[in-house]
Formats: sequence, C-alpha cells, structure tokens
Amino acid sequence: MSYKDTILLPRTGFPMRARLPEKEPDLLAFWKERNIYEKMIDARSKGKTYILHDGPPYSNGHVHIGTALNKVVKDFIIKYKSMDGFFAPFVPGWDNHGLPIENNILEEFREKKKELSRQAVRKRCREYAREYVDIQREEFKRLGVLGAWDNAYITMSLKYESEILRIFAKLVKKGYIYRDLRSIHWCHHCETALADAEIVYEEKTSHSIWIRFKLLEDPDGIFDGAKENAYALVWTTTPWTIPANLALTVRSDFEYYVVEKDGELYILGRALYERVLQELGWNSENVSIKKRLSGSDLANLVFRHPIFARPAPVLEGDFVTADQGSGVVHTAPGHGEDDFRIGKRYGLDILCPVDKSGVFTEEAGERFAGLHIDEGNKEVLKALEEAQALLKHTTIDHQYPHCWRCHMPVIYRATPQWFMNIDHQGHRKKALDAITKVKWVPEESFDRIKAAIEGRPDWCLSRQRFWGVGIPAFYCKDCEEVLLDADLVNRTAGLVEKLSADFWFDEGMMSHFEDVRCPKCGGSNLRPETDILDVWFDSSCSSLIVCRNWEGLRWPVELFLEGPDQHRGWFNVSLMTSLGAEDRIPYETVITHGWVVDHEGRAMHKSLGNYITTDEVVDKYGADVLRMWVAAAEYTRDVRVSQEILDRVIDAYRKIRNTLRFLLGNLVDFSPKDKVPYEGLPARERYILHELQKLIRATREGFESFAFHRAFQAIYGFCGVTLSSFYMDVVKDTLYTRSGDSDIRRSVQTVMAEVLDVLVRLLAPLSSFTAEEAYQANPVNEKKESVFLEDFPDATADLEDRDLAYEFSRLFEVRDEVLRALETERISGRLGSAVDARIVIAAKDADRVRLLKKYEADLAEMFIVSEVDLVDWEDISVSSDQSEFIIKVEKPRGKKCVRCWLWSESVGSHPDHPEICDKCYEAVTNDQT
RNA sequence: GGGCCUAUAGCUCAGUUGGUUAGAGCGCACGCCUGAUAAGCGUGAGGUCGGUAGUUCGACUCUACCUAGGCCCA
Repeated sequence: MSYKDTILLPRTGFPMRARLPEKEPDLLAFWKERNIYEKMIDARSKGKTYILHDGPPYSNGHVHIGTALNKVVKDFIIKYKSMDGFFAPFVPGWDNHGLPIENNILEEFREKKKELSRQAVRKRCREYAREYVDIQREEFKRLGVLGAWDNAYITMSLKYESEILRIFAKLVKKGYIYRDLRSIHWCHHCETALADAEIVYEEKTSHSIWIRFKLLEDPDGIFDGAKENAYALVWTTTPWTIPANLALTVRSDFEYYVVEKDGELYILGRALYERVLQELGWNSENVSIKKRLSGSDLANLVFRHPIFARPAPVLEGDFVTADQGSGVVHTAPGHGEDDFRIGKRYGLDILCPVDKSGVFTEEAGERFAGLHIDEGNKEVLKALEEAQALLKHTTIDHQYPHCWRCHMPVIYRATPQWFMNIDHQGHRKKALDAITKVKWVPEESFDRIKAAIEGRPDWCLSRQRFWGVGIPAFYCKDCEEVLLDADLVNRTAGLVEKLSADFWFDEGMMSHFEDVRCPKCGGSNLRPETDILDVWFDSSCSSLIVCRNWEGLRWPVELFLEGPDQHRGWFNVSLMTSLGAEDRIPYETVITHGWVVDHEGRAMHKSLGNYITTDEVVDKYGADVLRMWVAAAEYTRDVRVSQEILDRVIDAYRKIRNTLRFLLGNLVDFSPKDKVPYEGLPARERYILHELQKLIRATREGFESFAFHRAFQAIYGFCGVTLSSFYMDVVKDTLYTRSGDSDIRRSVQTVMAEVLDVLVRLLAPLSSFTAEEAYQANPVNEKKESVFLEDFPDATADLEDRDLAYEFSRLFEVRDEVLRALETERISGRLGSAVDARIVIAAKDADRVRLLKKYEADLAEMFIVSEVDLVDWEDISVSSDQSEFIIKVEKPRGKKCVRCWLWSESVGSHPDHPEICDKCYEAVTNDQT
C-alpha cells in the first residue's frame, strides 16, 4: 500500500475557480426563491429599526458604475445592520418624471413624425420610464443587492404623484409658494426654465464688445460741464441683451477715473484702468486721467441707451467686480440674475424682449423684432456701430452655462415662475441650524451642504414641460387672477391618486372643478396652469412619501447615502421640503461617496474612452469582484477603477477564496462533537483565536464607521498573512499526517471551524455571493437557510490572550530570521525544502532564550523544519556577532520519513513500517483500526 | 474666477498630539515546493511622502503659494 493513501488531504466541493459570472445567477435564484431578503428582515423584526432611505436614480439608461457603487455600499450597510440585529428594510426607488426622458420621447416622436399631443407624449414617457425601471432593477439585483425590489417606489406611481401634491399643499398653506417674474436660466432650445442643477458649464466662444453710453444728465458735475463728449465705458459678452438695457451699475466702494482720450471723456474703474487701456489699444500717451472719484459719487449720473432714445441711470450694486470689464456694468433686468435683483430694488421695468424660443419680441424694437438672438447679436452690433457706440469687437472663450440635456448655451430670461421662498419665516436659518444636528460623513461634507444652503436662491419649482406633475393652480380668464389654494391642491391630489397626474392635462379636466370660482371676480371662467413641478421637487418628497407610507418604514430616517453632487441636489431639496412641510430634518446621518474616476483620477467620459461599465465588470469577473472593488476603496473620496485595479481586486478575491477553500477542505471529517474545548487547545491554536477576535473587532469598527475598506483590509490581511502564510502552512503537517481523530488534529480543526464560521459571516455583507457559497459548503455547522440569517460575529473577550499574542510576536521575529537563513541555504543550492533542514539557534537576550525554551517543542513546526536545536549563546557565538540571533542550518538527524517527509531518528524503529517515523506509525496504525 | 475636497511605493490602503533609517498587503524580480496545484511558501528590489518656499532644533504630519484632479458654483 502507498502511504499517500493514508494522508488526509483536503476535500471539498467548493472549487478553486469561482466562475462567478456563471454561478452568481444560481445564487440570485436561490435568494429569490427562498425569499431570503424577506427572511433576513423578518428575522430582525423585533430589533431596533434602521432605515437607509434610497435616493432614486433616474429611470433612463443603464446602471452606470457610479450608481452601482452607490447601491453596493447601501447593500453593505443593509446586510451588516441586519446581521447585527437591526430591522433594516430597504425599499429602492426611481425618479421617473423629467426632461431627459421627455427629450428622448420627443426625439422618438420627431423621427416617426408623429403629432405631438401632450397626453400622447406623457403616455409614452410613462412606458419608457417603466421599461428602464425594469432594466435597472435587474441590473441592481444582479449586483447581489437585496431589497424590496417588488415593492419599490417609483415617483410616477399614482400614490406617489398624489402625495407630491399633498406635500406641495402643505407648503402652499404655510405660505412658502409664490409666483413671480424672475430672471432665470432658460433653454430656448428646450423651451423651458432650468433649475440650477440642470445647468452645466461648458466652453463657449462669445462676443466680447466694448461700447460706450453717452452722458445724458450730470447734476453733480462729474464731467465738469462736458456733455457732448462724455461717456460711460461698458463691456459685455452678450450684445443681444443691449436692447433690454435699462441701467448701468457701479460699485460704490470702488474708485473710478474720468479719463480723456482724443478729446473724449470716459468713466471707468480704477482697478481696471490698465487692463482697459491694453484691451482698447490705448496708452498713457494718448490717455490722461482727469479726475478720481468714488463709485458713490456717480449715483446721479444718467447715460443714454446706445441704440434707443431712453435713459440708462447709474445704479449701485455689489455684484460689480474688478476682474473684468470696465467697472461699469451693463444692466438688463430681464436677462440676468444680478440685473434682475437690482432692477427690482430700483423699481425698474423687468424688460424681457425675448420670447421662449429665443426670438426678439416687439418690445425689442422694430429693428430687432422677429430675429433670433443669434441673428440679433449681429444686428445689435450693426446698430451699435451705426450709433458710433462700438469701440471694439472681438471674441472670448469662456465657461458658459449650458443646458444639461441639449448642451445649448442658455440665456437669462425673466418669466413668471412658481417659487418656494427659501427665506420664508426664517426657513434658511432653520435649515442651517438643522444641518448642525446631522452627522455628515465625511465631515467636510458639512461645509459643502452649508455653502449650498447659504447660497441657494429661491427654488424655482415650475417647468414649462410635458412630463411631470402639473402645478394645480388656476387662472381666471376674466380678471387674470391666479388661484393657488391648499384645499384645491389637496382635492387635485385625490383625483391624481385615482386618475394619475395625467388627468390634469385632459381636455375635460375642468369638469372636476366646476364649482371653483375666482376669489377676486367670482367668475367661473378658469383655466388650469400648464407648468409642471421641477422633478427635484418629486425626489425631495421621497423620504416623506416612502418612509411614511411603506409598511415597516418610518420617518425621519437614519441614513441618506449619495454622491457629492447631491449637496446641491437631493440632500438639499429633501431638507428644504421636509423642513417646510413637516418642520423636521429628514435624516440623521448623511454619507457622501466619491465619484468613480479612471486610473489617473479623471472623470470618465465616453469621448475619452476611459469608460468602464458595470456590465463589463460583472459579465467578465462577476458581481463579487465589483463588490470587492467597492469594499477595498476609500469611497468617500473619488474611487478609481482601471484594469490594474480590477486585477488586484481579483488577486485579493482569489486569495480569500482559496483560504475559504482550504478551511472547508480540511473540515470534511469534522463535526461539532469533535470540538476541543478552549482550555485543551495548544498555544498556537489559542493564538489564532486571539487574532480572530482582533479581526472581528477591526471589521466591526470598519462597518460601524462606514469605513468598509478598513474592514476589507483587515479580512484580507488575516487571510493572506495570519492564515495562509502562517497558520495554514504550519498546520498542514498536522492535518495531513496525524491520525484523523487525534487531539492535536481536532484542535486545529476546532480553530479552523471557528475561523471559517466567523470569516464567512464577516464577509457576507461585502462578498455576498462567495460568502453564501462557502456558507452552504461548510460541512461543520448546523445551517440556517442563508448566511444572511446568521448574526454578525462579535468578539469574545474570553478568547483573547494578549500575553500569548505578545509571545507570538516575539517568536515571529525569530521565525523571520530563520526563514532568511533558510533562504540563504537555498540560494547556495544546499537546500530545497525546509523540511530537509535542522535549525541550530542561539539567542543573546535572556528573555528571548526563556521564550524559546518555553516553546521549544513547537519551534520545528513553526519554522516547518525537521528539527530545532536550542544552544547556548556562548557555545557558538564569536565576538564579531552583532545580531541578536545566531542561526545555523544543518542536516537533520535520523532519516527522512517517507510518509510525512520530515526527518526523524525514529524512522526504522518499527519493523512493520520500517520507512516511517513514530508519529506516522501511530497515525497509520490508529487510522487502520 | 469662487467654495469645498483629494494628492504617501506600479495598485489598494496605514501612518496616533510634528521627533530615531516612512509601514502593510498585493503586484514585480528571483528562488523553493509539487500532499491547497490555473494553488502554496520564501527572499528581494521599489516611495523622501504632488511641487516650491516658509515656521521649527526637527515636518509626510503646521503655514503660504503653485501644479494636477474631483464635486459644486459664477
């Protein structure tokens, strides 16, 4: 017989090669069929509630890798909290209304040359949104994200749409909502107002013109009586706004010069003097400074519009800057935010002679009416030239706001819009106070939200679009009265709940409101508002709607978790709405994750070709690899992804997987009844249990602080260092060659079973598929249906032994030296395997000697050599020895045992088995009986 | 242009209140093993801490500026 057959090698059905892309779907099916999510939640129904409210991704396109990261981190938290005993249901959701879908559908209609009926478009938008909800749901599920997928929320559901209006009604009732003319971003291509969040800044080439406004009135004698030849110098990049000019603005705390050039007088800011001269090709030889004065001295000047015969009075505003232009700013209240505000303050008209499609109206004057602003630019330039008002015309490349969907440059346009008043009854102050009570992760995130709230303008809630919830206001056709009433909004909500928000746009919808009268004139001749609500309003309501209406949830919630753009977006608007409607903060903790970027830290763009998709990773390597990539990253910063990064993650995955496999394989013949009690375990085994407790603590700390990479690094280090390169390597001889039922082998297995059990549970929230696979393959424990029904491990103080750990750390120092000595032997060619060596060792330090003596019997195993001889320092040291140890590598005594490959003097002492050692003889004879 | 943030070996991460030759794992090179085998083990080579200038007896750790990048805003 061959001794090889008596060796107890590992056996397991848990394969080395994971083949995750093929196998993960089976596990998904398993979780689904057995309702593991529901069971995971139900098992903790008596636990403390922990709600992570899902921010709704937009139901358009496929799941981007950043969105995948978002959901995976959420899944880490839900699974950890659940396993740790919390009742943590997860209700995912989607944002459905809005421009991106509508634009896609309009494109579709255009291609098919269909007639654009509002209801037809809405119907198609609904279908489209539904399709992508289905697609994304499958993509999220594929990542192993557990949640109430069949009970998810979608903002276009009847319930949700109606609740949006009920929340809106509360704001109406409390006086937050108003309608006003307002200069706002406007896309004349999409023909809609745009919210701040819908603006992207892109490079644009604009006109750059220097023009002059002739003096009209100078009551304070600023120009010392000069009139015909006195001007204000002005710079602008938007010639088309000149017809809307109604004023000039200066800054009262700036200094200004009156300069003379070729007999003409100009007023301009001192700080910009040099720059203006350079720009206009003037120089100190032909320009002289006539007078210096402060901005406040200019207050009574009035200039003449450069084209029209109307005045442009000088105003004072602090938005005038010294970094460009002349210090005198062209002011058109209908076409700029600052312009609008100052126009209001000074009681100017809000002149906006441009219609929704960007065409000049009659108000722009005969010459310009009917021209699109692009044409208008040219015509204005011509007019300025004719009026001899144009001093210079060039172009400038700069960052300019563009529409986030069509990427056309946007304009400012004053139009009547609906707003939420952010300063209503100290609302902004309340919000600023509220955020101090929230825990922001990372902490810097607080500064961002603070800046975002401090600086945010009133919320423009209206959109002139098709796909959204209609604003339930009415207009009296007789007296133009605007009617927005909380009761009517609530009544509309009731209709929406039955009929969907679509009903508002039905032809006969007014039949539902036949009793409504104009409060001003009493007339019944009303028409409905056609504007829809900003989609940000939809999503701002999500926590309120979902967490108060879904069974098991409650509001406010523990956690929001999204990307950094949401400081101005969802984190912000959710707070605005919740505080306004309910006077409460919606969240206790807000986590911000970073952006997914390429290997150089650059944003991923399809055009740069540095794009990695979720599919690519999942289909090629598996969702667990993607999950591990997330787990390894410090995700509060930007998270890099590249082939190399994925390769390293795959390496880590394999290491962890093989560790599990080794543990599983060596536990085939082990069952709980074979367990050796702690007191009976050898030091090495107790040391591993100590390290295991340390691992549990580190992992828990990582999860508790949402620093999953700390947890991951701890687990990975434990697998790679503590287990693979030390414990599992050292223990192989025992596992393979000792008698199957020997105490020493059972001791090792006891520890390995414990390690496996803990490891699988620690891994479950992160590497869910593999943890479940290993859990199911575990031959030892009585199993629950799924690893997610297990508790998250807790460290056991009784299994810790710091003194022992210290001793081992000192032994490892010796081990390192021994390994180096063995390596030297190998390099010289005298040695192959370490088992063919005997180590002679002497230490200088007395404590160390005592330690080595204490563990003398274990050293050979620890170094994986055949024999270790401890000798006295004096016996072998020479005066030149500087180091702490002397280590010699010698040939072992006795003969090599053919069974265990270790050398022993006992080989040959057993006539019935002449080629094996005592230890093997015992094992062989024992196991045969 | 402004606000907030990031920048430690090829990669992912550690670096406590500033204090001796900056750490780990992976990868890489070289080697061993062939009883975890599309595995396992060992040894070794890699950073002067994005750059510059300061503060200090002493800075990866503090300050300023700059560069690159990210998010937001103008």
